[in-house]
Amino acid sequence: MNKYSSEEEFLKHYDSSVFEKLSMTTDIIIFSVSDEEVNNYRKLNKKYFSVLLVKRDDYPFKDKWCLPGGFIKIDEDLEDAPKRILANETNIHNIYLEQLYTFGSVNRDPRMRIVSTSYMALIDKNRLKDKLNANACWFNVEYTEKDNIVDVILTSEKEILTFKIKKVLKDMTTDRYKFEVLENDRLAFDHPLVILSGIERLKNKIEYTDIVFNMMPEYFTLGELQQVYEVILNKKLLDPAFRRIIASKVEKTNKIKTGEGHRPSYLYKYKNVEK
Amino acid sequence: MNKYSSEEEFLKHYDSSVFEKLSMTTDIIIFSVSDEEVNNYRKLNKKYFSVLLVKRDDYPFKDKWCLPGGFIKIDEDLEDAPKRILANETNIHNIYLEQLYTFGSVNRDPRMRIVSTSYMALIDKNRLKDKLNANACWFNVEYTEKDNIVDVILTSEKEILTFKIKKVLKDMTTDRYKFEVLENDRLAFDHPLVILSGIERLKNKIEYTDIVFNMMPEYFTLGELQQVYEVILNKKLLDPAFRRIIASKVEKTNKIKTGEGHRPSYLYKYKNVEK
DNA sequence: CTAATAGTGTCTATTAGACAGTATGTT
DNA sequence: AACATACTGTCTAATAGACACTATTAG
Repeated sequence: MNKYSSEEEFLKHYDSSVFEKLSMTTDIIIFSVSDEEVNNYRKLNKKYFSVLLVKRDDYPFKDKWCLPGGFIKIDEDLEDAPKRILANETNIHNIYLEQLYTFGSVNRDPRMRIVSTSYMALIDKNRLKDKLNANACWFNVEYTEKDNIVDVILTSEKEILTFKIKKVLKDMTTDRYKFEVLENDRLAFDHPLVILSGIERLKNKIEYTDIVFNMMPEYFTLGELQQVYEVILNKKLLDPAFRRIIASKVEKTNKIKTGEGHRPSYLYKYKNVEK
Repeated sequence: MNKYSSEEEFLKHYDSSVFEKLSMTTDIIIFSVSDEEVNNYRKLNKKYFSVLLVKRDDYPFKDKWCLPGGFIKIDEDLEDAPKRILANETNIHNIYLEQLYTFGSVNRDPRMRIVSTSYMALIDKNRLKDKLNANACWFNVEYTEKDNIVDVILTSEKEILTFKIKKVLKDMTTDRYKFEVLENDRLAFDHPLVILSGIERLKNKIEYTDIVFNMMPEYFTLGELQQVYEVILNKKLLDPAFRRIIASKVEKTNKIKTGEGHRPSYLYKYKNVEK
């Protein structure tokens, strides 16, 4: 050992093949919010939060659905890969993106050893009207949890995908539940795990950060904002409490949303307060 | 495309070399708690939280300090690598471990493209008396933050390492501050970033989880526990408030710690309550 | 006795939960 | 007028912050 006299010397002779190399990919879970028309002129549209999936038209997992993703290039920073793919998939830039988790089981890909770093992106769907690639599709997300078993239902206009995951009780040596996929209809790879991780991250962070506003249009009513909180947190909130909490984060405008079959509502916009 | 008739057929002919492969490593930030003797028989020992560093005796970064780590093997699950290294470094098993973040800048390693997934481990130092490898050493951690610049001081019996990181203001497209290393004395790689990420994770999670208890011995006084909270959160806490909050998580025993030059204190142990 | 920490009581300020009530559009 | 939502007032419960006080040991 220490047969080199300097760092330069060492690097010049470094044999990078000592350890067998592997491939890395990135998977991006893109969340947004969607409305569903309700056939009652008085009622508000029902809000969902939704996730963008892509139909695979190649092996492996041909004809199954998966998260947008792709390989990390050898000369590309890790976080530039999801940015590239996101821009490619949606044709827009400046999308909120945060790293989620790195999945690296040996057999998670049937082709070869692939480690994948997942990212979560949040976007206002209206920003990309007609800019979506043909093989991509939004799915509404609904989930229920009982006895540590999570049922997730993904619904698009044409298809319904479901999966079921058991959150195995964590022991003292780790922070995470061990996720065990019990059922998985037509999702590729370990993407049910990624989707559930994303849902839980979003659910947690919505309470102590301002990330929701990345999914909202510039102007919105407090009722709409509350609906978004409710579908993500999966529970009803009380109006006064919600308004109290949100008050410091939004700014009332003089715009008014009318024509809804009931009392009109002021439009608000996000107020970025550096605390 | 679609030249294969089945998944099996496709996999048989799959050429895994289409994308240039890369290497992956893992870095583990191991936190613990240490006392420093105070030369006043009445006073309590001063508590620090501390991190385990390893002196490099090979290139690259020869003679600098780094986090314990190593390469991910091609046939090893991602999270098994830090477990293996941890067991190797400390000679004990069952250590709390959670994934921190995956760092993947193109030039973070001078040898070649290496992506590294960092983990945070928490341990009670007393569990590994005399079991440490010779090249490893505990450093006490102290930090100050002002105007988004964090100064970190790492102190061992023989050495003092310091680094300074600027947290560049986040924009709306990401959750993380961009960390910019302003000064770095003798730490290898991008490990100042990893250490700061670890400190911030620990600081956050100590408030809403029970992870501290992974750093505590089986029996401890509430004063000691409070000291640990204080050094990690970097601020004084009020006794009554602290005891209120912690009350549901600990169990009073009939053991008493005496001989301290002041009123003796009951020993408590962690009470794991499934809520 | 003294210094130092252990541990408790209580007042106040702030925040969260609950519910009832009023306001105002469209059909 | 009826309905559905918008928006507010207020009471109560729970929680957090602050400070003062008592208790108990070694030296």
